[in-house]
Amino acid sequence: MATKITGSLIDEQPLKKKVKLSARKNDEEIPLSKLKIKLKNKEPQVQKIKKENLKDERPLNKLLQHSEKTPDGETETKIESNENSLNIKSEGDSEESYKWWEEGIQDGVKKWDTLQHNGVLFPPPYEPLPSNVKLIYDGVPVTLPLDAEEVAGFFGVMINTDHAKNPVFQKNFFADFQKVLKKSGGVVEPKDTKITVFKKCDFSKIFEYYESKREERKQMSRADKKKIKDEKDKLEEPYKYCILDGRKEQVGNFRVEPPSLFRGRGQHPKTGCLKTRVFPEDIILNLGPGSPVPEPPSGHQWGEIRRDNTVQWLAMWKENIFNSVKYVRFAANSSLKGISDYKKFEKARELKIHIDAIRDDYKKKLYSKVMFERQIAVATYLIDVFALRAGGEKGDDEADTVGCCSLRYEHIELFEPNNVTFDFLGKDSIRYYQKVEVDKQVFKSLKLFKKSPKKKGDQLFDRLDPSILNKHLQGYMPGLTAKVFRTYNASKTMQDQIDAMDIKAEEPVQEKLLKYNAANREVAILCNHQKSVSKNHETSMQKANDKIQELLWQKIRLKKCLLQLKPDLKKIDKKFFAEIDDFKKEKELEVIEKIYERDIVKYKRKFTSENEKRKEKSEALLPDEDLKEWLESAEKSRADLIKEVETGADFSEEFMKKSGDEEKIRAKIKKFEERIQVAFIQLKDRDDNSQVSLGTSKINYIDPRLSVMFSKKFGVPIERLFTKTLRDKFTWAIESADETWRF
DNA sequence: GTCTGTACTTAGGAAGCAATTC
DNA sequence: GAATTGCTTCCTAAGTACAGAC
Repeated sequence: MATKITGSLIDEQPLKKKVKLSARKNDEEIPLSKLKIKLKNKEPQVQKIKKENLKDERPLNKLLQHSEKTPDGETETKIESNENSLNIKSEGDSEESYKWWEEGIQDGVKKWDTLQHNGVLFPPPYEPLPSNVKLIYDGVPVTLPLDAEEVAGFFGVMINTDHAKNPVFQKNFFADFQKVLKKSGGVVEPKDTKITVFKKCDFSKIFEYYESKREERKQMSRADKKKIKDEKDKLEEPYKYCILDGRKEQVGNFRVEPPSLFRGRGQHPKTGCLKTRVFPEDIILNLGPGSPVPEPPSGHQWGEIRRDNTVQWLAMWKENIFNSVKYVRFAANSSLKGISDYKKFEKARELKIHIDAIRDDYKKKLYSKVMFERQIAVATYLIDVFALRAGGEKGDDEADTVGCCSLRYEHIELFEPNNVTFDFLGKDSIRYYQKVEVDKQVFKSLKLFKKSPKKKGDQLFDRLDPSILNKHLQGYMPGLTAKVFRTYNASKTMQDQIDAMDIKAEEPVQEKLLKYNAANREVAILCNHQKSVSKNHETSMQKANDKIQELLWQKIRLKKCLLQLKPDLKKIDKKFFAEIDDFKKEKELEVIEKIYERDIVKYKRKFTSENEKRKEKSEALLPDEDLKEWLESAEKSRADLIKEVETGADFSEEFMKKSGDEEKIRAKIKKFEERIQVAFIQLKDRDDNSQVSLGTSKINYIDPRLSVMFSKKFGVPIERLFTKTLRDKFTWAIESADETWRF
């Protein structure tokens, strides 16, 4: 094993050498939370029975199990069966009352003892197009075999999207379409038509057909929509729940993914490929020992029945594009998911104890003469400070995205003395672009990692991959991996933000929320959670701004009105009336103009829609004079307001009467002030959030107990921080943290 | 040590829905 | 009551992590 010297560094060989870890065993006590949660180390009782007989001897409808409150208050679960499926009823809401966080957590390989469920819900079969709707090829309508027609439909329905305009998407779609067409016997009519050129395909009729169907659905009456929804709910009901260790728990994605065209993100080489239909024969069901096997759809068989209680999935199948596995799992509010989540955050809290030592160690190793150690140190630094992901190697059939270990020469630019620009596509092809200042020794090292003969396309960390890095990290702390740093730093950031908050009890909840969101935003920015700016963001901002101006103007008007009533007030309270002069005449005219424009649009729209209604009912239409009258009234009101401004507020008797006495006017002014404040807050929040996605960090990275603590400490209802789904997912946190809880 | 397969978490966009505005 | 808008949920893609085979 030759050791080269590069610069002043000992250069062992890239990625091939043994890794000597600075083994630092967990010599510290780990104080888990003050919760009643204990980690029980249970002996694994793994029972795996694979490839069992697909037919179950016991018919489903023979199985009857009942759930009743036992004398000591325990709930037993009731399983009844109707003709088709297990009827999972849980009397006494056992799924809600099971508080695993008060019970002590099992920490073995075994995930459960018993598991019963009804399998998966398949997508409906393909519904053929009406005979008059066809793909047009080279100007001629063609009849396709149903399998090919379905694939043409997948493309046809989306011709107005960016995907369908993407040449890679088109190429992949067309190749798969041709395969299906060939396999299903080729064009039916005109018989000898060969579909060979994508550009000659005209999908517009198919598109129009699906658009009309969509419109039809939209136009459906409320009652019809409800009927359809109820039918759908009824169909899904048996699959929504399972029985896990005797308790009713929700299943997450019980629907088998329907066939479609693969929509890869970013520049994905496989985008547009056909994702084929999944059949029962493709599906492996995972059930508890002795649990009855759900009936497969008639004429079909399940691919396999497995009884593996070391895993958390209920069903799986392999998809055709990457041959990767898709799983049906428990829902986010299930006990198993909750326990995983809890463990994740506790692991991140454990890092708190080790972080100082880890930082000391990697700072020291930044000076190591051994290239491998130096790379480990820099990578750990980047993961810790900039919350980069681990960055696993990717294949040619995937989008070219990177994380820390897979960063390449071209992804960083160095500027003396110690500035670095990161520019690369991360997960989901989201751009990571940051100009940052780094530790001087990190800068030196990065320069070294880029040193010739390294060139564009070469790995920056040529001695590392996530597995090597994680092995090293586990020397610091058991179970420490790159992703733990993201959770740790995200939650730590949130804790620090909350600590630094200056919130007064009497502040409006809306303002407290704004501060919470601002803290959440810090975390999201750290994790680079982005979203695309919605198309109408700018107009919506403009609108909100106009609204605020109008409210301000109305407030000013009331103040003027107050002065007209009691002119002496101006001398008594100069400050109160000062803003009258701040709101300039031009601004007032602008507001008046906006109101006028809005009224015009409103009246015109009202006139059109009213007449459309009348037309439908065959009633006499409104005469044009009506519209004219309305428009004139808008013009008159504009003229009056302009006059009011020009003459320096001489309010009509009618207006003065309507405004009421001093007390009333003051009350109205106060109301306007409140409305303006709220509108301002909301506008700012919305604008700040336009490109940052807060949800991802709230769902995955910020310890939910921090939000619960915030809620209790500052008196903000938890409903304002967590949606219903999130409250279900984080019940364990809501019920276990108080206002003193700390990450 | 490397490759592959499996199992799990994390992610943004689309679709659905409810609140708000007109 | 309809249209619009913004928030929530759903969907499934895209990551991380690690065990086991070679």
